[in-house]
Amino acid sequence: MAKFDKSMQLLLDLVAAQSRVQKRADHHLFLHGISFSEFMVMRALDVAPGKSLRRIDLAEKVNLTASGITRLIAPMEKNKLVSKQANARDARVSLVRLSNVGAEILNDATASFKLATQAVFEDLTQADLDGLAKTMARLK
Amino acid sequence: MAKFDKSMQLLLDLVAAQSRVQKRADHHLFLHGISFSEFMVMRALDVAPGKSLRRIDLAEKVNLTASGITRLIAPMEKNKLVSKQANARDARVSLVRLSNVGAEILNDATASFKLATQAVFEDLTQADLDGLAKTMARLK
DNA sequence: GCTAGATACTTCACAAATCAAGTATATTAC
DNA sequence: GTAATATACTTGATTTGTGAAGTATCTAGC
Repeated sequence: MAKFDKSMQLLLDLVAAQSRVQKRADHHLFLHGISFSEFMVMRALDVAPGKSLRRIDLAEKVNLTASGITRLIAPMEKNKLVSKQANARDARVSLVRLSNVGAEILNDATASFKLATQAVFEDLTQADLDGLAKTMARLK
Repeated sequence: MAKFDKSMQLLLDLVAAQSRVQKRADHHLFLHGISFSEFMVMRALDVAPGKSLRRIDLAEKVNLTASGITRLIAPMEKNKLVSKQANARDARVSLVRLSNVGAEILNDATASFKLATQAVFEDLTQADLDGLAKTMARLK
């Protein structure tokens, strides 16, 4: 029988932990009417130069495909959280830009997200967090 | 503006890491014709007493809902990876049991899963892994 | 024993994301 | 300049999962 070693179990535990964590964050963000994915998009835009990104770059930053972004952005645009902007140099790209309304909602949602984070990491010390951050960065 | 502190970024990184990791595992398991969820189900059954579990317990172990399990199990049953068994004491429950065929496929898939695990944790020391395991267990 | 929940499961309608294929534009090689 | 290829994005079909509602069965309280 193929042996199931510690690191294999760890990988399963990692997936399970993420599932719990994301559910908790989702629950907090729900109060602001946005999903976790939308939050990630808004955050990515907020820190981008000009608060805007090409759809394809956005896709990569939030771990979605281009088509996933198209579908996710459409309602956000309708709700004025983001706006679509053409690119003068390249007519293929349509930039996504975080609107002022979007920035405001992101700001509110960030406060709730912080609460979720605190709950998730409640039992961890600062050293644990630093260690976890380092380890995460080295996962392939 | 609501500040985005280190631990908030860490939570996003955790989600991103899991996304990458699961994609890698999925890719390895695809060779055996099973998904990550199916792998988790088979693994849960394999370590369960009698290689069988109630659907509802299975749901909890693999982080799905009862209805998710119903849908996931149906094709697995058709492909003879698992079998349905009645419970003599309680006519409501239908136990899911790992078949011999299923156990064999799980065994093969486990070898591939091991490769995925090694790739993911390639840059980590044993101490890193132990630390990560401990930390994961304390996430809420 | 009967009634009132509680529990185990399934089914339906829907949401979120994927992939494959299509469109439009840009770039490269000649 | 034109043809071939590559890139950015959208759309249609499908997959995977959820939650709410429905069915069947079990368990408690009386």
